[in-house]
Amino acid sequence: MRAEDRSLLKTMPLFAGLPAGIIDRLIYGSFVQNLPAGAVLFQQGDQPEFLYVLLSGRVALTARSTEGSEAVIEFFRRGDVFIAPAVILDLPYLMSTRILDDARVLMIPAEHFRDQLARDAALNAELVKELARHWRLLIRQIKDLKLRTAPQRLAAYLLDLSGGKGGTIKLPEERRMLAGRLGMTPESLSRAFGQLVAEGVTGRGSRVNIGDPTQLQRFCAFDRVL
Amino acid sequence: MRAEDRSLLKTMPLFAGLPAGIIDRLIYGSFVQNLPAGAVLFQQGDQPEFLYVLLSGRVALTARSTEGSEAVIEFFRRGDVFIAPAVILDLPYLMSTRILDDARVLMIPAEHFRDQLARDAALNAELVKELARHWRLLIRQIKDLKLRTAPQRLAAYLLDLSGGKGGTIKLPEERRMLAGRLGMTPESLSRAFGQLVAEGVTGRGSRVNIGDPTQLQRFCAFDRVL
DNA sequence: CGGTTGTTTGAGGACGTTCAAGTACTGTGG
DNA sequence: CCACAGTACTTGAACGTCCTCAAACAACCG
Repeated sequence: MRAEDRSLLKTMPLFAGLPAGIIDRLIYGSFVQNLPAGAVLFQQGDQPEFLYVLLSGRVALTARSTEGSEAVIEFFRRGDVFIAPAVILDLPYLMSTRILDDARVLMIPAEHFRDQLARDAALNAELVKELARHWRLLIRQIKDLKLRTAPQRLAAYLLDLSGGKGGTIKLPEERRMLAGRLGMTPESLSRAFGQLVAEGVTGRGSRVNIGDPTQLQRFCAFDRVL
Repeated sequence: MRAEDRSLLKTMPLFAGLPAGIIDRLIYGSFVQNLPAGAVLFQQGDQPEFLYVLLSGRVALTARSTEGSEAVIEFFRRGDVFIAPAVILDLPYLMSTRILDDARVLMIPAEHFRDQLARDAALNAELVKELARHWRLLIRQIKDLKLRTAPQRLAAYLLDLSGGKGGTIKLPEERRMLAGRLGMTPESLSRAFGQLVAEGVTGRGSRVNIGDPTQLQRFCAFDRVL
């Protein structure tokens, strides 16, 4: 594990509030694995053996139906911890991972993590907050799926990326994957982009420009809350 | 607060593992409120002032789009704690509540709850598990919305209610509300029931009979994991 | 028993998917 | 640097699912 990795850990929301000693104890017995794009870390249904921290690269959590279509539930970036709930409860993963860009992953043995959790109050307190934050992201996604049309979901996603500002942003994901995350097919995503031209959204490839954020916000429909 | 309320608290997943003293301290300063069906506990966007425990009755968490259509995110029953994440983080509610059946609600002041959380390690540990369990329910709902058709979602919901067994079950919610929860209109729910007749589902009103659970399971498509 | 509300049914339409073809990227080897 | 393959993305047409609107029906309650 590199020095930069340790300093990354210290900046992560989950660990930032913890004394260095706890982090050391937590990652005792852990190791770093390098994974190529396309690799699969685990499959839905597997019993959790590790808690994962993404040190670099990109990862998607996906679910597959028996018919074979694949839905993307979430993306993770450098500095994200993922699938803590399965590890905490020692219950099978509900999703599979897919490495999108070559990644370095810190693997913390599940059993060890649960031990530390049982021992350390501060870690628990931070984890509560982490889970609560995450909970809100999932609620937002459910609201999105139930209340918005495909173009509105795209608009909301773009505004999220841009932080509500206008200007040019870079899509972090391939459009194919983005479509899955937004609950539509790549074709529908393409048409959704087409519709957003009327709302001042332009751009090719992974570069997208938001002309008028206020107009786009109005287009999404929804209270400020989101 | 009645004696039966206290014994209810002791049986709740969140509190079952905690010593009685902690529960007493936690509910210090809390009070019980009686609410009629149709009442609204809070609106999305409100700053959280209380953590709620449902002592009796039924409640729905809903979200409204600016156009006025209402989506149901979750139902809660006797013994459920709801919207902990907003209280934990002291961030505005993402949803509104709707009382479905006359309810008695234990209201724990948000500030007090956060204080206890900061003080008590055991409470934190239980809350982590509670949030993790809940997290999995939300993931299941997202998978449902992204991978299943309306009739499949209904079938999965019915199987959930019946615990995977056949036989007659009673729908706990009005069909109108159930439709919202499943992400469809009441009309579509009605037609979905119609389609499930071919899969051995019959019944009128709130009573539904599952003829062949195995067939229904096959109809839902999905791995065992759900 | 009428009024109110919730559920069902039908017809038409919008949104999104599927399937198929065409076009633009990206990276590799000449 | 260009030609080329391979992949991703876009576009078009036809279809299916689900929604909307409207009306009929059923259940509940005073």
